[in-house]
Amino acid sequence: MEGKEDNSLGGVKEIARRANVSLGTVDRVINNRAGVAVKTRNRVNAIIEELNYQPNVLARRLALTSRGTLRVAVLLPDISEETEYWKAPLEGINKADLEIRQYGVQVEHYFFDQNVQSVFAEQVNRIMANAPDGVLITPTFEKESIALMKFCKKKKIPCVLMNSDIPDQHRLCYIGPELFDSGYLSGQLVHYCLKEGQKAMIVNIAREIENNVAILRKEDGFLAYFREKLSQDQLVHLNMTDTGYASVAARLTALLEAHQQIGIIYVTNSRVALVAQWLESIGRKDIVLIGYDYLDKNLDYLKRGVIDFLLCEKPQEQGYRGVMSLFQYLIFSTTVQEDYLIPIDIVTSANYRYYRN
Amino acid sequence: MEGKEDNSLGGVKEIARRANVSLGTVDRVINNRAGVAVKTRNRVNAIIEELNYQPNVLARRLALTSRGTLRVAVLLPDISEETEYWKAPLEGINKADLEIRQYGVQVEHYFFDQNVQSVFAEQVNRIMANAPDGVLITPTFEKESIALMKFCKKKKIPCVLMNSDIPDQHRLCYIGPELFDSGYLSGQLVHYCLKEGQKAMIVNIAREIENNVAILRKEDGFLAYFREKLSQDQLVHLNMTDTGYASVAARLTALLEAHQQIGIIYVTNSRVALVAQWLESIGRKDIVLIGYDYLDKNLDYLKRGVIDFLLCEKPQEQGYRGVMSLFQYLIFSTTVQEDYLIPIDIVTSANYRYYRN
DNA sequence: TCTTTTTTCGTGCACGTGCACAGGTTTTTA
DNA sequence: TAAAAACCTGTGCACGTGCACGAAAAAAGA
Repeated sequence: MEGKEDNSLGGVKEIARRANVSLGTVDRVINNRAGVAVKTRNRVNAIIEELNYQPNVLARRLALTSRGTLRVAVLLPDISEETEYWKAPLEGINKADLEIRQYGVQVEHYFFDQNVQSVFAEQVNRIMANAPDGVLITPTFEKESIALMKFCKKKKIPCVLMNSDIPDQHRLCYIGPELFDSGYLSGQLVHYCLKEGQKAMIVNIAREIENNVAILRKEDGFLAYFREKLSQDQLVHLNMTDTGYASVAARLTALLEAHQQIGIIYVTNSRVALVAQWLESIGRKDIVLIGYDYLDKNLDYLKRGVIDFLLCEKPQEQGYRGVMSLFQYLIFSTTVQEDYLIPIDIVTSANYRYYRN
Repeated sequence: MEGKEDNSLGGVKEIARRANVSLGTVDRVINNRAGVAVKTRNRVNAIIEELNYQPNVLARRLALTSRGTLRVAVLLPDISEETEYWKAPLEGINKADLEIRQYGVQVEHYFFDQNVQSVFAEQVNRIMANAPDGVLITPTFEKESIALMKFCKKKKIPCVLMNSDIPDQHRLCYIGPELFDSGYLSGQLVHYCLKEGQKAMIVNIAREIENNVAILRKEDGFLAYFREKLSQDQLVHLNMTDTGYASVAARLTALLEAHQQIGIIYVTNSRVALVAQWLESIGRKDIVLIGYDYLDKNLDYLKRGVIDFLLCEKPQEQGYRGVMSLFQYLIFSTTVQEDYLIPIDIVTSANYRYYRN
């Protein structure tokens, strides 16, 4: 039971005592600061090894409190009725903000309209001008995002990406889902639910489909599953850049007329509620509906059995972890930090009550 | 942008200055200690409210370091080849242990054999004799668990339950799944996958089925779904108290002979691997198989397409949160603490890579 | 050898909180 | 009215670490 020497006891003081030097010297060795003889440094390092010394993070941050606050810039889409999704990451970010504020880290918000690229560029410039200590962004527009990442690299500012990734640039980490497998999983669900002789439909609803990385990746994954396990002619495609309900309903009605065997609809984003509204209006609860995101509107349809499956990627946790990983890095100097691939969760009317967003 | 007054600045010192009292007095008010005039107390409390004061946890724990270490007793089943499941909670517990050790909290382990009630009782007695500062248990045997909970109540020791619950006793919180809905969700999955004219089968494999709260609750939920949405005669029951493979295979073979329309099998615990082994041996990958737990053995079958769905309840997180909630309570005196119902996750071959246990 | 520069090291304060102890004030008792 | 008791409040140290400042020692220059 007793076993090895307990590591937790003895801090800097014990090291100083054993090495027969002062606290200041030990401190210099630990923090790799100059001004200590090589011989002394080695001796102290040996004792640090021997004691398996782990600095007390509480005391460390407490001591640093006097040094002033660190600023973390957060860039994400603003929240409209249409893009309610982004409320969740923001909540996670705010939660983290509250937790780390007293440790001398504060979060600065920058918002942009997902439909206006110039605003995004403008906000990127503002961030660069303000030179924060850390950056968290959702890289909706690739060009400006890369510019910001290059800037961060030069200034040695840690940069975290969220929600979708730009892999080949220099960044601290990516926090978000593996979108291809998200689509692939949808294909699998469709396969399980598909009855004899039925067809499935994939629906993209977004103003800009060709530039939307998220939608494209999910579709890739979905199609990959169909190629592997099903037949292409069991699938009907539909792209809609007009996101108004009337337009959506009209297109869907026409398509259902043409393909009466459709038994399953897969919507590649949170606009699944539009389809649900339409399905309910025409009284076709029997059609299996799969979509995205744990939003109030979607949950309503889920509870009522109109939507059958919601795929969710913990947007709140994404925001929270994004900020916290910067916090970890800045405060505790945690150098090693892998990308964090968020689980792809399946939510139905039977388990939504326990889901943590 | 400036808006309201920033809450983070100013701690006890600022309160003392505004109330025109000393630090000691403020401290007494905050910690509800005696020896301060009612008038003064009210004045200080008002200022605390006004400043929205939040104590600095770093400093708080740092100050308490001198006070000595707290001991947390953990009681859970030991890990055999048959009960590999319990490795995960233990990992979570150990992870928490490492994190909180330097804050002066240490974890003491107590193990028992799930098949031997007397050992459980014995360990409960050992815990009571050692009088720890906190207790975390998996209440496999109800009678002894209640005895321990009563002891804790008398001694004011916080007691956390994990994995399954005993609701009506005095306890700090429960951390685990809502088992009824877990079974209900399985029913729903079966419904989605059931093809025309097929039957489903529910299989319980455990030495003691009638005393196993977890299995019974899941079965309740599953049957509830069938009553609501399907027909009872689409369901075949099977209970097996002999957990050896040969015996399982024999029973299953016989039953499949009798009910050839069986298209889906639901196993109510992690023994689903036994059924998978059998299915693979008879070459019936077409039968949909649903079971429990993110274990290596089960994952193998999942990847190969023998098992189709695994329901998982984050056992590692359960252990982690169990210890951490005690830590929170003991160190930060977080009085309000709800039960934590773990999400019921659906894992398939398409998303298992991203699952966090 | 003495002064100047550089290197190396020790000391003291700060961070925000908990707690023991002592000093002070009011109320009770003799 | 003085002494004793009860009550209230202020002061100082500790927790472990980071950093500034200055002192001591060593090295370089004259």
